[in-house]
Amino acid sequence: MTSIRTRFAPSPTGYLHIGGVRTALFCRLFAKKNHGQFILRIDDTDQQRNVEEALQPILNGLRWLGVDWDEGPIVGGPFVPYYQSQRSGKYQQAVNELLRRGFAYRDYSRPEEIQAERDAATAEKRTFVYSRRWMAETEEDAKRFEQEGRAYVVRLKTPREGRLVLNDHIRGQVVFDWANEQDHVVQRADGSCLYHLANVVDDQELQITHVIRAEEHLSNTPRQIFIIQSLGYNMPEYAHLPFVAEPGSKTKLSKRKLEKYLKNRDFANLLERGRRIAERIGLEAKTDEFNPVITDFYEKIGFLPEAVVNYLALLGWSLDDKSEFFTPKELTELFSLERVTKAAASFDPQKLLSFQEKHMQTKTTDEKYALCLPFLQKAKYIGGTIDAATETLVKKVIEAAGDRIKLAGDILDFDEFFVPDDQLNYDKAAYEKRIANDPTAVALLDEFCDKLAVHDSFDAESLDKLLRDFLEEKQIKIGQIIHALRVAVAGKSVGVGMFDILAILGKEKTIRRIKNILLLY
RNA sequence: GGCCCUGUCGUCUAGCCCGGUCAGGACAUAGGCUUUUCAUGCCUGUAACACGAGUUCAAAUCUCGUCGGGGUCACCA
Repeated sequence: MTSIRTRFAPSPTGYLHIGGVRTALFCRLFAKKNHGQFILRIDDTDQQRNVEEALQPILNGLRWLGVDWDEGPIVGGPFVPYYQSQRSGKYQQAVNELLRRGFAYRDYSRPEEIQAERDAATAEKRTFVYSRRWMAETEEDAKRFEQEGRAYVVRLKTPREGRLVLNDHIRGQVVFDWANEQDHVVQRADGSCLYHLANVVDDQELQITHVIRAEEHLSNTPRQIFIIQSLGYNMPEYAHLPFVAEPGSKTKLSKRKLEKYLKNRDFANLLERGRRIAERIGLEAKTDEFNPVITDFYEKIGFLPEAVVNYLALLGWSLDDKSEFFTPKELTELFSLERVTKAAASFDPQKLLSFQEKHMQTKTTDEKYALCLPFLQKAKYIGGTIDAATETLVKKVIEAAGDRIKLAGDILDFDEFFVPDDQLNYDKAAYEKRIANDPTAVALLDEFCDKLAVHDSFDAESLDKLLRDFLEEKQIKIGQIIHALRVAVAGKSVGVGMFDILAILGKEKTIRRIKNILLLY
């Protein structure tokens, strides 16, 4: 039995669409589940420039998500080159063969003549079928047309009767009438070949057994099958995936409709969250490249690739009625085309975030440290070289923050541990409420500060006890002082546990920050 | 418009093939508990078979029709 081979064939567009990456993921999952190969082929054209540059974000995104390819750019393989632009010789051979076998013909019509026929059909409300008036079946025909100053394109000689029955792995049986198919052009007048032909030829050459692609290609399938059959190629299996739709709609997700998606609250929140992180690490977040429709976005702000993969896998596939959390390894063991759904699935930023949280919770402190460190460095909260003390500090913050760090970039929310005391930023509202308008609290803070000054073991537990004793002595409730204390040492009213803050800051910084507040007051 | 695909809570989905469940789970949402804040965690609630016929003792499930949503109709990929 021959090995299962699937492929993902992106155009070098300069970005990796989140829907595209889901298709690539399913291709790879299916191949790996069946111990086959996943191939990456680049569908560029001769005219495209800067292919390498435009390819970079795509390769990078796939690699980041662990959608690694067995053959293709960089890694090579037995069927090099994996670039369509470098394979044109094969296409010319295929066109010649099609012509020779009589499954294609040279067409000498002019574009406006075809258009006129098309318009006429539309006016009469009937399906357009080319009259083949300028079809050259003999050399004499060709000569005559050429004398009229015409040039030819090569068209498929599509059957005008009968039907095609396609057994799609996801759609089931789909029937097309050949009469509805056009005589599609496969080669232009300048000799370059069109996508559908190139696609089929490459799939044959690369021995692709399963064509797994998005639903939008379903109606293109008959013409491709016609080429396959005409050339006597091996027929691949087909699986047309539902596409990833806009949040709250069934329309295909598109990079260009960012403005529209921003009206969706969850989508806007996700982007906003990303922008906050991007700004702090000095990343240009204004361009349309910084966009949740593009895979890069998630990498830049500290998503976990396995969380994105988990979410994407569940967007159109399910194992059963309750399992949702999967590692990439589990997915390759459990994936099957049979359980792919048929209807388009809307992209839901909140559910993605929820997967991110769940996956982040499985990470150890050391793992989170490795994830968060680059963000702290880019934001210049810590230097490029890390000494032991800094590493300890960051790890303590990560442990104290716990589940509050959902994205690696969220570490930047805990800037109070990394800035010098005199640069601590005080949240205005919190300062007003807890310090400026609460003299009682400030007075208590002053008193408690004296206790801290003579307290030597600065661990969370003993600090907790110290405060409790203070409360008892003063006969007050914890709320009467703790909010002021939090704002004094952290500058904000939200964050990690109070005693963790004090312990991490240490005696010296804690007291200095309280004194700063008392001075300000 | 033609052709093709598709329709279960707001969202992702299980169930459909092989009729019988209070139509299940997750995210979101509402309320509660835990609590020094925020977050986590735990408990509870609200919420769906697009519509109409038919078959049947019984329909989300089978049949027909209607309506809705989407894709595609290039000398783009």
